[in-house]
Amino acid sequence: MEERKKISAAVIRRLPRYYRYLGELIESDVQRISSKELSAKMKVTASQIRQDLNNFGGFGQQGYGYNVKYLYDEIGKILGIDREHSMIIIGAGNLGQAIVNYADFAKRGFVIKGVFDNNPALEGKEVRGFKVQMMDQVADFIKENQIEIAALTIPKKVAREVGAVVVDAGVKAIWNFAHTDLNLPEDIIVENVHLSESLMQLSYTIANRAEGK
Amino acid sequence: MEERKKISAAVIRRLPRYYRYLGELIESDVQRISSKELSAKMKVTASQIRQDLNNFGGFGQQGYGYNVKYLYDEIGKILGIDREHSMIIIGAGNLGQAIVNYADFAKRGFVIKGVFDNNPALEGKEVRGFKVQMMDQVADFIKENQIEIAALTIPKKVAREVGAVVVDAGVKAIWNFAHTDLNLPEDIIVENVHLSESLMQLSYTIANRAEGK
DNA sequence: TAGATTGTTAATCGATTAACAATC
DNA sequence: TAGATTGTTAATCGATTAACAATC
Repeated sequence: MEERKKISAAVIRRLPRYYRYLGELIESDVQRISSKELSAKMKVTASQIRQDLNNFGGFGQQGYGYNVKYLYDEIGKILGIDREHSMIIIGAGNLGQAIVNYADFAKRGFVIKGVFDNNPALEGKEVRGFKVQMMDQVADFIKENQIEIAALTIPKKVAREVGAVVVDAGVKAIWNFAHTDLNLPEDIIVENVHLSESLMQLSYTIANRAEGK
Repeated sequence: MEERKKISAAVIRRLPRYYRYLGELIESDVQRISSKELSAKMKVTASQIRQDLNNFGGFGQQGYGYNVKYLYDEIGKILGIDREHSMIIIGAGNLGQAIVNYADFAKRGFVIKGVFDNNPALEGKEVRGFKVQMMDQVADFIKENQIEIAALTIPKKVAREVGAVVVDAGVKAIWNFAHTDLNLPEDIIVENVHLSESLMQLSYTIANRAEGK
């Protein structure tokens, strides 16, 4: 807990991608890699890779490069996926179910503990072994199970209210899929996935790519 | 087609958010807004708002501010959502179904024309009125219906292959939900939604927020 | 007109790239 | 040892913020 230097959002956004590429190298039995080789694969500069990594420490060795498995594990630690994070899903529609069913999250330490919805017709319905619970139980559930993360896969009109409820009950972080900003206290971590905005960015590029290139 | 000045990705990422806030203002019957007021709502600087907008033209009026409806429409045009974009969904799992069922995309001009999967068990299954079609029909379908965008909600191991097929058949853009990079020709537009990376960024912040703040 | 607020230039800040000494 | 490649400093580039003249 020495270094208090602020890591930029741009660096943090790139870390999971490094992690993914290193994971693929491990699967291909590659033991070591230089920043130059990795930069060619990932289409970023070698300089950026080295700068990014050296925000967190010196993981390589001059004349050798980086040990793939070691670097992979270290980035995993930096990302905090070397330990478990308890998570609930609020909103048992298709999107919520997609997340529950996506096994890879568990592999990264994100352990789903429960699934909630406010639709009585869904009560008790099973999603990958989880019985859908009603929203009036969510606060107690969060407290009893020390839930860290709530994924909100719910319509925007209820998102703020639900956000307030889960924060009150003690979640540290919200993974927000609702198409709205939540306006929660500063100490609550919010990661937004705004699909409609992603699609509009795509659309922008289509509309404006008639460039000479 | 005069101005050839390159717009940065940071600006483009912000445009849909401006658009969303302006849409909410319209719903609240707000007619005009200054960059200062908007900056307070959105928690960005007024300077940034004016700079961003002036990349595309002068939409405001000194001493008055911006006409909300006018600015909303103009940003819509910039984003290319003033016209229709034909889209297909490849992968009829929960995530694919979630997208098909999300009506707001249609409201923004993204018109879904078909849903595809390679699982014979799903053939003919209806998702919001669309019969799931098999992958051997996708190339013809793209050509006949002039599909612009293919959303890939499929596992990463088949993503590249499917990406190549739809690009060959003529799509201009891919909305990629598979956890991999696609490595397509430069002129193909790819917008990635990597949910596991989003979750890792969240996890990073949890792990590293023990800051003084 | 006076006040408000834009559009835009200038200043600052931060991120990326380049360069190279350190060192394996 | 010589060659390779890192870690890190310096240079460049770009994005954000501040300032203010133009103007509604």
